[in-house]
Amino acid sequence: MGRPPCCDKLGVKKGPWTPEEDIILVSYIQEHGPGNWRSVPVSTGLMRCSKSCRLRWTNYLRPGIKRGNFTSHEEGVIVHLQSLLGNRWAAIASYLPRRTDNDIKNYWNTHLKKKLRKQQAMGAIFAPPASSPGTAGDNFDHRHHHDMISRADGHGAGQAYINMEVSQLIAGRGQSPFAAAAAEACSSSSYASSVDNISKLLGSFMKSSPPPPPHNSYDADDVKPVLPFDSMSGTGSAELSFTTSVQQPALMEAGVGYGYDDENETKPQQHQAPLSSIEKWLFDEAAELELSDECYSVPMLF
DNA sequence: AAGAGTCACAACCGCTTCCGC
DNA sequence: TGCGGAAGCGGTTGTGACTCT
Repeated sequence: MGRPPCCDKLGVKKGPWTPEEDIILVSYIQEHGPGNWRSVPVSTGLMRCSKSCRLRWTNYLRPGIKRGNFTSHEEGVIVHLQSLLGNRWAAIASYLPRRTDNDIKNYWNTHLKKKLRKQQAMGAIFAPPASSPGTAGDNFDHRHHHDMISRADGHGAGQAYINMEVSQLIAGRGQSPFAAAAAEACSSSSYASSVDNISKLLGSFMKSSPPPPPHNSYDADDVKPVLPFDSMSGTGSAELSFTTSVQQPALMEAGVGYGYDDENETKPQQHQAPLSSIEKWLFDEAAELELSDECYSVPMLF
């Protein structure tokens, strides 16, 4: 289709955001919600393009973002999902609700790629299961692979393949990536980092705002609460977590039962399959984390 | 102490997808 | 059904911080 870039107008500011700009953006979003990005620069007077505003919000200012210090379990989830889904960072981020796709992408490019190469050279500790085609590297056309799976009907070979992969991923001890992410979400210190970002900016303004109802968390249209994780495992720990509407579990789009479905949220689907060594390792890690982390309700800023 | 090299991550660019008309 | 605008997404770049020599 092709269209001119939205940011090539004169007078559109680029580069790092200033605290003042952040305050303006956060204030606007608190009042109007994060939809309709095009109106943001117009309404706020920010000399930024709508896209830049959206990115700043989703990658940095949005509440609930966990920054830095990826745990070994998060690494494991990323590695595994990358081997399944390829570089579909938004999809991968849907399994780590507190991480942004940009963050995961950066972490992959700067840390995990190297780490994997090293590990593979040392004896393939991180090597994907035998059933997983390709490696976690860049040589395999993961998107094509995933698309093929997505388009397969519910009884096709692709479906069978990905069911197996995902069931392996979620099967161990009733754990799931969501549960693991929830355990991560229970770390109050990790949450504080992004709360700090905003609360620093808004100071007493934020403190004076009463907490809104859950569905209004930070985007009434764009956000829905993630189910309590016990809907899948019966052992949920997080009271509430949030993800954007685009952050549907990626494998569900492939027709994969991820323990529940949208229409009938509380129907657990059991996909039991033997764990490969890597999954076992992943969930051993997760279990330790979940048991040790203290859970809390996600503070709601908006 | 200073310059070069490397790393980490925020932000940008441009293509794709979605959706309303 | 096709078009065009808006949002989403992934790849890439820019730059400040850090480390090494």
